[in-house]
Amino acid sequence: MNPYDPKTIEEKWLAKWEADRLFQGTAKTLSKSEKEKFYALFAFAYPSGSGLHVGHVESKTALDILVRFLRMNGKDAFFPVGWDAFGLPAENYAIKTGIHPSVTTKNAITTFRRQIKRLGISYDWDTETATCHPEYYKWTQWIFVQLFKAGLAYRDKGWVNWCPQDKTVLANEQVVNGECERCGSKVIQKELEQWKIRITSYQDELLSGLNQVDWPKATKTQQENWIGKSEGALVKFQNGDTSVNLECFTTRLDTIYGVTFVVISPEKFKEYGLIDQVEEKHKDSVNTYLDASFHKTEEQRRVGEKNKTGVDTHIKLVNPLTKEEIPLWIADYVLGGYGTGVVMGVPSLDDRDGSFAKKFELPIKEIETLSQKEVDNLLKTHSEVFSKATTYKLRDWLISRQRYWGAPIPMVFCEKCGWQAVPEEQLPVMLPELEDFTPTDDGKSPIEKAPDSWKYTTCPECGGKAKREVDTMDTFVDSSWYFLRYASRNEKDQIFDKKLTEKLLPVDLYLIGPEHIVLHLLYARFFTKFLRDQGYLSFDEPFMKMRHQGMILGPDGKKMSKSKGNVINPDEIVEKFGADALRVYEMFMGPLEGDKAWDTNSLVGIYRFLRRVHDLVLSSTQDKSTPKTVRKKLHLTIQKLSEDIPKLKFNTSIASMMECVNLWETENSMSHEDVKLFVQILAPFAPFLAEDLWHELGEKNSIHLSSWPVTNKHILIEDEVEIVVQVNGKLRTRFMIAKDASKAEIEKQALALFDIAAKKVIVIPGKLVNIVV
RNA sequence: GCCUGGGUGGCGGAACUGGCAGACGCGCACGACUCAAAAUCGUGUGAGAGCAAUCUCAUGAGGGUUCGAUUCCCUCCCUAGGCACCA
Repeated sequence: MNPYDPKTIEEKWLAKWEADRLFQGTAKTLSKSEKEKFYALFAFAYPSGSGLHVGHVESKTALDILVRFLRMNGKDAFFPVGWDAFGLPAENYAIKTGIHPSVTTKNAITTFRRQIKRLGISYDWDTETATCHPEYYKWTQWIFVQLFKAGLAYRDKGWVNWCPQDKTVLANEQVVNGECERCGSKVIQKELEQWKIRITSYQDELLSGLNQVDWPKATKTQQENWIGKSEGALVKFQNGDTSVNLECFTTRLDTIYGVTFVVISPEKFKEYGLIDQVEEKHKDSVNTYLDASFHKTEEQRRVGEKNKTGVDTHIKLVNPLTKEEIPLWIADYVLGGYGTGVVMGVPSLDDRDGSFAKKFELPIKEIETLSQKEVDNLLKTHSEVFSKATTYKLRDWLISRQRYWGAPIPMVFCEKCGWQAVPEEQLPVMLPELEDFTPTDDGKSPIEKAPDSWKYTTCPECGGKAKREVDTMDTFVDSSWYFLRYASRNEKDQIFDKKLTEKLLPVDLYLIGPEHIVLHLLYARFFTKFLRDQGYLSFDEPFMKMRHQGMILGPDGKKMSKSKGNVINPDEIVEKFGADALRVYEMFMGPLEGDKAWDTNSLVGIYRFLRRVHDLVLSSTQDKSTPKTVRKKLHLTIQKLSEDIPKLKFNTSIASMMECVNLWETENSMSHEDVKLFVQILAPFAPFLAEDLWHELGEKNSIHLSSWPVTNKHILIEDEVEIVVQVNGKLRTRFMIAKDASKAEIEKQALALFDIAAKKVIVIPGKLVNIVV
């Protein structure tokens, strides 16, 4: 008997599967198949230069196990793969070394592809896509053009987050604690005109659609909070001669009697041109304050949370209900972008208003809040000043990036006709070749340095000279629709093969890390709904079911990082213990969704388990038979796996296989046919070893094309069951009794074991008796 | 501060719908093999008491519901992640 040698076994089968094109080209067969489909999607990966991480192994393996199991159960699995290949790291590397991002990206993808194949992940490589390929970004651009035509992509001038280090604009969500998400520099504010996508036009559906999907509760809650729907009322405040007319948004109309001042955000004050209403003698102080707040960084605004600033405009407004005169202040604790940017100050009931009033010695009025009934009445009787209103925290999506390594925004600017979309037949707008990738110092994209032959073109409207947009798109745009393209990867003249899309989508299971859940999911859902409304899709939600994998931490329990020196390299593990051991170990570490620390000792335990299986199978002989206990255990294990795998409970699946092997080893006997059944249930977890043993057992076709074993329920039926006996809820003893014994019989037998007077006896047939004394 | 998870042996973790807490693995201890070590195999392993059968305690803390609670309810503590002046 050969000793277990994973390297030899795995490399042998890897080559064979590759040659046989096992599970490749599935889109074609799926289009004709009558079988039930299952679209398993793994989160788009960024092909980083450092190669595959053991964390990737976990989530890819988890999906692979499920997919292999489903295939064995007669389903058609669609299991595609692709790369989120545009992005900053490759570009920053290019700035440093001068090596073109396309070169480093291509190399990184080659490494990833080799590593993933080596793990035995059964992706359909025919679907492989990369966002940096013109065949892909042609359609990213095409979607942008559709958005533009539908009025959902627009230019907007406004304050944006600016990273002085990366020299680029950051979306709100890329600013973490006032610092750039990537480089950690302090973010400052800068005014630029850029492209935005009107994601807010779908805000209600983005909220209500969450009811249709099976997602973790926490994820749904985060989406909901991000959209931030809030229902309340608008209140009109005017000054004496009605030259100033402001609306406040409030969710607490019941506090209207407590209003002692009104506060407006600096942005809105400027926007409304209210400086004209300020008396000459106060103009200086107001302008000084406005100036200061426009130059505040995010960081400074944050510090202001505790120490509020503001300035009195000396404009007097009137409470529309009480007719009391109240002052209008400007303060940057009021956000310009939320609600109306104007807030009524109720210092007695709102902490923020309270601290503001205290600081500036504004009056504080103690009041009783109104009842819901009184509020409803106010809305009716004073409809000229009060009206119901709903606001959202969600903002439109700023997608312009002053960067090279991204999809060019397919727009041109003509002096005469303004912004025009590049005609669809001219797509893609190819990325120009550059040698210098640094952004210009005034914040323009490096593409500004492209030759004039690229930069200038003709206006599609008037035929005159037009300049191309030099900004590229946020990479979130690329990744918002990749899952829609996989099945149609080879379509040249249309974004989707409509029939195939109908057949394969939506995604049945999306496995994605918890870090990108808010934005990526929001954007992907928005794109889906938009393309549906354009007539390209017929479903509302792209991801019917979603689960998250946890993080694999270093042996020290901390996040793996090069600087901490706690990184485990999957290549080394595969070399030493084999891909099967790595796969099974990572699945055994604990529940998929939790964070888990790496422990090489435990991995060795798994290696031992696989070797025991290997040795047991190879030492089994045709003449052996399966003892009753072993046969029962085997079928219990088949049953357990059949239930656990669809629930992604792989740790308990593996534990039950180990129990089965333990018993099998003790009895040291199993029939040839039963050995095959065991090898089959191991196949999704350890595909290489199982394939090898399957052939050793005389089979000719791949085990991965075989049918999942059926639990023999007959074997599991017991004649007798064990009854647990408790006294006052504490375990005392147990006994066996016929399976169909009546309640009375069970009670009688239980009471016979004790010489006590029972007050009450609880009998759960087939399970237990609890005697209360 | 708010939202959402989580807290079970030395460690990772099991426990269906309220019904035997600690499956499985690691580690550890002892034993076998070995000149020896490694590897491998076997036995044991929550804490405490007892020669023993067995008993007591134990699922972050405290309380409640129940014949019975790791599981349900209330209060609190710790921890991870997210949001954070959102009116």
